[in-house]
Amino acid sequence: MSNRSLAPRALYEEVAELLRQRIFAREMEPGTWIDELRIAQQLGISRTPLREALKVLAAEGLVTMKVRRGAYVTEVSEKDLRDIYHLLALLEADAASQVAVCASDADLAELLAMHQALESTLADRDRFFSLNEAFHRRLLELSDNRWRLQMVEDLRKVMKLNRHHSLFRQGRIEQSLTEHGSIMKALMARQSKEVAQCMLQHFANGLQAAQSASPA
Amino acid sequence: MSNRSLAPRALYEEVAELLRQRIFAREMEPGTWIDELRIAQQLGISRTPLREALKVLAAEGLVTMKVRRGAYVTEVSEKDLRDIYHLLALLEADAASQVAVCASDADLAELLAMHQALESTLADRDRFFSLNEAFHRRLLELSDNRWRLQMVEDLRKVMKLNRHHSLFRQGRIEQSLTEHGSIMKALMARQSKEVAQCMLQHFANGLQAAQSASPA
DNA sequence: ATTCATAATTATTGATGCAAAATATTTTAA
DNA sequence: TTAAAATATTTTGCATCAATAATTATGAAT
Repeated sequence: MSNRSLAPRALYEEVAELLRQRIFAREMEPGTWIDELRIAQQLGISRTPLREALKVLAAEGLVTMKVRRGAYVTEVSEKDLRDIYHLLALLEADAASQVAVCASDADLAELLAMHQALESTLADRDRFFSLNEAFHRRLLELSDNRWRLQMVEDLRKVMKLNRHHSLFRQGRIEQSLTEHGSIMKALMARQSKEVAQCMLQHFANGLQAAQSASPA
Repeated sequence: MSNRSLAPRALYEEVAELLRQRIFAREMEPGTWIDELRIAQQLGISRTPLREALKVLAAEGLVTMKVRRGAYVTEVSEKDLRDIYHLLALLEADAASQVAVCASDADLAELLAMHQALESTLADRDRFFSLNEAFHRRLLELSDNRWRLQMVEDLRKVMKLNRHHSLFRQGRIEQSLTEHGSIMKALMARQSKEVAQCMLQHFANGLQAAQSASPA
């Protein structure tokens, strides 16, 4: 189909990634049933790798399997969103405090560079989200716990299901940048308690922004 | 095969559960390759549901998929074990502190009953582990965050891969009971900070016990 | 007219078959 | 005797096929 040379992934992995994109782009809305036959024909593949891809997405939480009724795009309630933000805050705050203690100066310099790149993307919304994700991801990688990395990545995927995830109210991006600044400052000062506190606050504010975007 | 009436699970779910049991019982040791054809023939099923079951187990972390090389039982290093204990401590301490605040008196009474049942199983090792797991699980359920529950369950499964998980040194069960006592006491007193601290200590001690069982 | 039952259609779930890829084995040459 | 190449075997990965379960539609009876 496309690139088999660079990353020799199995077809079901490719399909899983494609479905993720479609779900995040809201081409497949939460709650809707996933028509295996339709998608398989659309992609020109058989249903076997598609079904395996759906199992993977189900494990990530992006789709929900119902016995003898197929797969549905997971619906994320307001409570789910709060619960997920709570866990992300807990896990990333912990990761950050570990990084504050263990990371090398070069690692911190890299994070600082990413933070500074982030500061120069106020205009481009999509680029901001992408760089922001990269920053958080790098921090997680530096904290050196593959299980936590996996969990956070899965939670972030589910978080993206929320309609108001990227529809932040005016000024949220600026506020978010300020919070990142505090995180970086505490990191450079190697203050693990402080950086954990900043990260918790960062997520608390993020949740509020995501919730204030939704009227109900 | 067996019970389809009570819980109408799909075949791949049944197979996944069966493989979990085999892995925990160390009938399939970490690092070993999983022969699809062999297992499928052994169970009298085709490879399709087996492969789907393996995808599920891979998502849980129990098996590791290698491209074009099939599935292997995940190997858990000492560092993995530390990392997993760290996360379990973090997540369960957080859950416990929430329960201390939000749970009803009836819920706490139920936990107390489970704790007391635990105290009367000093002799029966297997029963202790089973009741212990039930206690932790109930606490998680009461903390009312399905994403955290899922994560903890997955982590606990991987933890069980460790050889020395149930081979605790002499006196660990008694010590564990004492720690549960502290947790219960703090819970009944609704002291969320205190209960989180007790839980962290409980896991720190648990890790030490698991590690002291392994020489290297 | 409404409800229940039966039939038909549709979709999921499981089995089988085939092709490509990787590993192991054997043979040949240096 | 050892190493390299070619062949054979094993195994994964994908496609197709069959069967089972569920839903919907249609018809009959009250």
